[in-house]
Amino acid sequence: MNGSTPMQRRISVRDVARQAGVSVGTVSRVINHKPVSPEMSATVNKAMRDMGYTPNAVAQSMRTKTTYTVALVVNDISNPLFSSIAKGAEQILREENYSLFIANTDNNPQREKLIIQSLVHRRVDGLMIAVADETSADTNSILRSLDFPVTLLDREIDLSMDAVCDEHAVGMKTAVRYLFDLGHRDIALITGGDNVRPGRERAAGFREAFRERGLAVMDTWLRQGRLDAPFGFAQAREILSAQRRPTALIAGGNQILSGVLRAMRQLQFRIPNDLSLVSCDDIDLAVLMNPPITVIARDTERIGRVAAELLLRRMSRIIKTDAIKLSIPTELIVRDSCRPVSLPEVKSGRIDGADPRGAGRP
Amino acid sequence: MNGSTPMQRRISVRDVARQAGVSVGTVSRVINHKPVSPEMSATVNKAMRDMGYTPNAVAQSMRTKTTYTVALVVNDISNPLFSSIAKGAEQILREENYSLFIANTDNNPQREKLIIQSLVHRRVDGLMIAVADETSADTNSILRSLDFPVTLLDREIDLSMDAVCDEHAVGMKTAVRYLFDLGHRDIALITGGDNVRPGRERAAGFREAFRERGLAVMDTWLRQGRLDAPFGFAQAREILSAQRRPTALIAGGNQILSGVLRAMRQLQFRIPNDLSLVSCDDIDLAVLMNPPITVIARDTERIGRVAAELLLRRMSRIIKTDAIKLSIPTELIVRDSCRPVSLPEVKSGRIDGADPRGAGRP
DNA sequence: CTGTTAGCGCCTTCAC
DNA sequence: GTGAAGGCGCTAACAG
Repeated sequence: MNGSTPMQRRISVRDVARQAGVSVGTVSRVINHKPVSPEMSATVNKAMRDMGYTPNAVAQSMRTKTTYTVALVVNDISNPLFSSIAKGAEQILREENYSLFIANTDNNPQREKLIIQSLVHRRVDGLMIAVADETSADTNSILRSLDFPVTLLDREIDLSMDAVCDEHAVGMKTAVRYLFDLGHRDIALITGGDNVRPGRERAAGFREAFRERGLAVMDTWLRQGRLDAPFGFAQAREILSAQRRPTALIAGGNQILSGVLRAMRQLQFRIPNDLSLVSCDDIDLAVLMNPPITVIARDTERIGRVAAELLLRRMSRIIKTDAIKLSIPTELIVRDSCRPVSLPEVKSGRIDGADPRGAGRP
Repeated sequence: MNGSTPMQRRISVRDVARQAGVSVGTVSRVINHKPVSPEMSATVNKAMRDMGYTPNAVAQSMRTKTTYTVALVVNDISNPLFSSIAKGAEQILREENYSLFIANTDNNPQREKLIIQSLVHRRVDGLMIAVADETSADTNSILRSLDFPVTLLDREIDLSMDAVCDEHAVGMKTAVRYLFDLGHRDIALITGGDNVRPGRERAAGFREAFRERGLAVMDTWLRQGRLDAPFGFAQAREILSAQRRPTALIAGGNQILSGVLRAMRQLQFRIPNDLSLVSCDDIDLAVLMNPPITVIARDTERIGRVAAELLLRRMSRIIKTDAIKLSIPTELIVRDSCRPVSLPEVKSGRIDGADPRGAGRP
């Protein structure tokens, strides 16, 4: 019964019209809830139900030039961050009868390009995308040339584009301050490169926090590269194997956390005794780890919902405004992965409530 | 520039034909790689490129009655299991120029029904679905009435339907045997209900393993309900708060693990000293937990790939066979979450290498 | 309010 | 090989 010819001969408005003894126009009006006399409406609805009629969305799209379809394009949908976003977005979109395409770029600009082209081919009404590289001129020009609305997910490529971004810099600053207050001075951060907003902002927030206190960041402890687990692993290994080691480490991304934890296990670092740890995103892993990990959290499903709402507004042409930038706040959730630490010796007679134990790892 | 009228007047085959000085038929043939003289092909391709022409997939679908579109319908795309499946499926589908819709049912049969209806409205070419409840007559009849191929994801509702299923029973048996061999006899399992294959099969495998050894399962320790974290939490709490407690617990689902871990933390049970733990699915959480958790693993991305391939074959009408059932094997990955335990006293003089320490928790 | 009609953009016979 | 014409199912004018 499956695998038969594609889309068997189905019932059309014409069939319904004949059955109901009305014109196709009337059937169409009933379908689209346009003014129709009650009795007509009843007859037509009955006919539709009796015949098992379902309007053909393809034909509707053909006529109306609207597909009620939106795409979500991300690096990797199996990243819990993106799958949460997908969930939030789908929820909002479905309420408005939109359907959601998803596609993975694998952080490959070539694939990303192909995917976008397939979306214009399909005539989607809108796009939510976390581009792989904000500095790619190619991607940017393609994006700008699209004739449907685009919402950037935590990316900034251009003033003319809607975006929903997270306050990574603020979050990072809060986290670093928190570590400062615990007495940490030797703090490392592993995060994405400057070509992608989360990495850029986290690094910026990190630097700013140090500046605020008049401290200098150790360049060897600020590692920017990619937001994936292998990068987190490699960098954590390096940092933790060096002669001089930080007392605290911030995993600047949920995938990076996974790499960091692997490295820590391998090198037998214990949390928080040997190293205080802060991560980003309140995923299961962070919550259930032993000890539970302090994180810079954000409501990831909400990102999806907000992005979908923004896109919806834009698609409905209610807003003709210039680009809208929306912010998602972050929140530091303090758990048990950071321990207080004595302050390093200072030359000038600064006052600090240091405990007698030395900093760093024995 | 965004939010303008939907799909601006775009270039059509006619425009290209005029520009290239050929007929629309020829343009169409070029697009579809039908036999065309080389020079014609060149001229047309140039015209298309010059004009920035992209075929309209909606119109193509209208004519060909094929949308090159497939849907993945699951309970919750943010479940790492399903997002992995989505990833695998999307990868395969894209190679064949199919696009993937996703939708969440939230385990709500009502929503599930609405979603399926929206898919027939959209005229998708195929569907991959993990139905919320295999016993729902409503869902089943809807599914059977569809005129496009359906692939069930780890569900069995009917002989006539393609499916890719995991060998949960085998996996569970292996796990229980492993625990038996460690000396455990008091083993609990928390998993989904019988109305959904993973729960049913895991429970069956569990029972079978006991039967194999001529042991009786303690009914109070076989908890079947839902595959979500709250259920896992509630059941684990109950089991672990009771007077008599198991020495080992199997979390029969990745979400259940999360609930179980929460309960264990709350009750201050340590792994594996106070309780040996086995879980399902090799997610980050299990790997990185301290200690790392022994799991019944399966290649989740592969499930998606296999399901997509099966659907593709079915859609291409190459196979007219009756329903195809594909199996995904499971593998027990032994880590450090289970400890050996002395055997309980036995009446008859059975030989067992018991160690002197008593079973259970102090 | 309701019926009639002309396409939306494309593919696919059918003649040539 | 190529051009001309019909129609997929629907909506949006336009008359009535």
